[in-house]
Amino acid sequence: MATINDVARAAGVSPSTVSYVLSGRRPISAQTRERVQAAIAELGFHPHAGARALASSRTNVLALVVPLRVDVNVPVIMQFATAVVTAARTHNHDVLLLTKDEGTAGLERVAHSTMVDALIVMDVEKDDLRIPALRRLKQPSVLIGLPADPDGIVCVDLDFAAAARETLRHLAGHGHRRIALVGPSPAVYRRGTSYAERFLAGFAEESAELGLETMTHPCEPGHDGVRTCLADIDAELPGVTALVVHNEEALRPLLDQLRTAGRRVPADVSVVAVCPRDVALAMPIPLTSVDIPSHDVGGLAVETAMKLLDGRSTEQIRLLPPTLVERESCAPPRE
Amino acid sequence: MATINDVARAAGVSPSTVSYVLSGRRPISAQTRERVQAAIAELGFHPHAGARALASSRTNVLALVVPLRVDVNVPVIMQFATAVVTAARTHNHDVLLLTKDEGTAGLERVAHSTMVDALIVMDVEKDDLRIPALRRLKQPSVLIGLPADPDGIVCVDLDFAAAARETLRHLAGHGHRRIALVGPSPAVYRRGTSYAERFLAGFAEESAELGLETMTHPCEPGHDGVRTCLADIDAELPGVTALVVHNEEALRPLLDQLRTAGRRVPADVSVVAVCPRDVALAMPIPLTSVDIPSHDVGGLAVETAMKLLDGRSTEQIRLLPPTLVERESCAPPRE
DNA sequence: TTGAAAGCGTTACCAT
DNA sequence: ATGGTAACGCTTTCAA
Repeated sequence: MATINDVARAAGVSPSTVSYVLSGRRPISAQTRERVQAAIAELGFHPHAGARALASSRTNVLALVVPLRVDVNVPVIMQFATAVVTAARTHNHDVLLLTKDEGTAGLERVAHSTMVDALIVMDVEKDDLRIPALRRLKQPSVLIGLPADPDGIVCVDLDFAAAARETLRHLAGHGHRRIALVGPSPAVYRRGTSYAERFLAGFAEESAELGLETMTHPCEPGHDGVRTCLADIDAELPGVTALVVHNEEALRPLLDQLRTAGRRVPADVSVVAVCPRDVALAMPIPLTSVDIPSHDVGGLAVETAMKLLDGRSTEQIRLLPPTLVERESCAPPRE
Repeated sequence: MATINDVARAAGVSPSTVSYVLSGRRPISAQTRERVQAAIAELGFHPHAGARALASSRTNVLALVVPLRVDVNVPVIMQFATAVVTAARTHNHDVLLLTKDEGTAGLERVAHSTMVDALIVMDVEKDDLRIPALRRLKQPSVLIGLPADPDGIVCVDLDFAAAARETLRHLAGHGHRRIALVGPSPAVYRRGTSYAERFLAGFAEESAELGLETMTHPCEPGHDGVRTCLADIDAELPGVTALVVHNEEALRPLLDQLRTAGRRVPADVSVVAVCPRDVALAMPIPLTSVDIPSHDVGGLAVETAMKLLDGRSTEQIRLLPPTLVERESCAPPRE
């Protein structure tokens, strides 16, 4: 493998000059630049990442921590991960993939051994034990989600409270007054993944503000969970005309069971989902939904990490405004 | 940050001794080892990854290339990725995540800059352009899949041909004679992802051997695709009693449409799926299926990469035997 | 605009 | 069983 010294010799310049041609950190005459670049091409020179990291204290690698437990949201996580990788590449960075199950130890390992310049952490819980650990690292980190005490750490996410409000306003605008929320599984609430609570809060507020009759109900995974959930809703809020579903996994069985029960969407009951666009589109009826913009959030996370690395300033919490997209699962309630 | 020299000084030994304590590459007296370990703990020493890579020509990082196009199989890919990360960690390696869309350039970039020790490549196509590039790298690589000319590169995968045979034997054992295969989307065949063809080949062979009446039909994504596919099957092979579904995405709509048409599973028609276990279980009826063992394949890929790095010998092609799991979607055909 | 040379923190070879 | 010390390949300060 050719080294920077080989290149320097071939181009008749000093190694530092080659380095500067590569980094652009100081002016180089057009002549020399060309000679150097020719030598680089001819020798097939590629800088050694380890040597660079050692000399510059920069790895050009980002750590991305994904939840391993194949919870509810595999496709979202995957979308997110690819978004992060793609965005990182536009900033000349690579991505080291860590799983959440390594916990604090994993973060400390890659940070202390200087494998990465910054960390991006998904699936953050309300009182996530990893947060105090992240604070202690010399590398900056960006969280996806919103822990109870985000002090000193930058967070990005979809504004789930606003999403809930938007959803209710949309349904109320169509004339709905009795609306039920099918929430994530109890496990999600228990785990304290804050998006669930933020959505709930927005839902409650807007419901009060608009004077709606609403209720909320978590939904266990699987067909039975959905069955129970629907039964409870009918018992507690009879004559409900619209369902807000913030539970990707429940979406399918829920639609199935509505159909089986002879309740047509949207003729008999309207449905608004909170999920990625493609999930909404993959349903038997294209669902009106608030999109979860994994791609944007991922891009924003990387963008933010880059700012931190450059010492540029950043908002500490950045919540993306939701967009509700009308499709075919919403209609005015029947008279 | 403490360096190995700091540790050496604190422990009253030479830096090389500290290094050897860490690597275990030469015998160390219990005494010294303890003193060194104490010093390491006290100073919170963590070896610098870049420095290590520079001195040892080993990064302890594996590259994993995943398809970015959110094709059919997002959950499988995710399962696979987490399996690779988990397995890599047990060998003290980390995983750098690359996306397929970077193509050959991405592979060369991480390999030439010595960011990784080996590469694991998913979603390999029959005449994948990346393969000649991989051959030229000094790092070894392991493919998931089976290209047309795997010469010089190690491949691991599920034995899809055997999976097809197993499936047909199972159905024939139940007394089925007229069986249709619902295959992947035409796009998959076009792309030349070899697993589709291997399954097809096994299906044809075993069908002939058992003297069955079979047909095969690719299946476009979406509800319409499934509808068309089912209609074609009924036209071409009337009285079909069993369906083999090698198309995760089609599974749901297919079951829906059978039910809508009043054909009950398994009373009226048996269904065997080829998909990950959890997908089979998530269906309204737990499906008899040949599991796609992402976890095992991922683990095997890493294991194989480690062998190559250690200079241990390896089979060039390793196809995992399929397991068919009986669940509730298979029964003898109606009289 | 360019060069020289001192690190960066390990490893591994050569000694003892 | 342990120590000394060249590498490893690059960046960056200091000089010119």
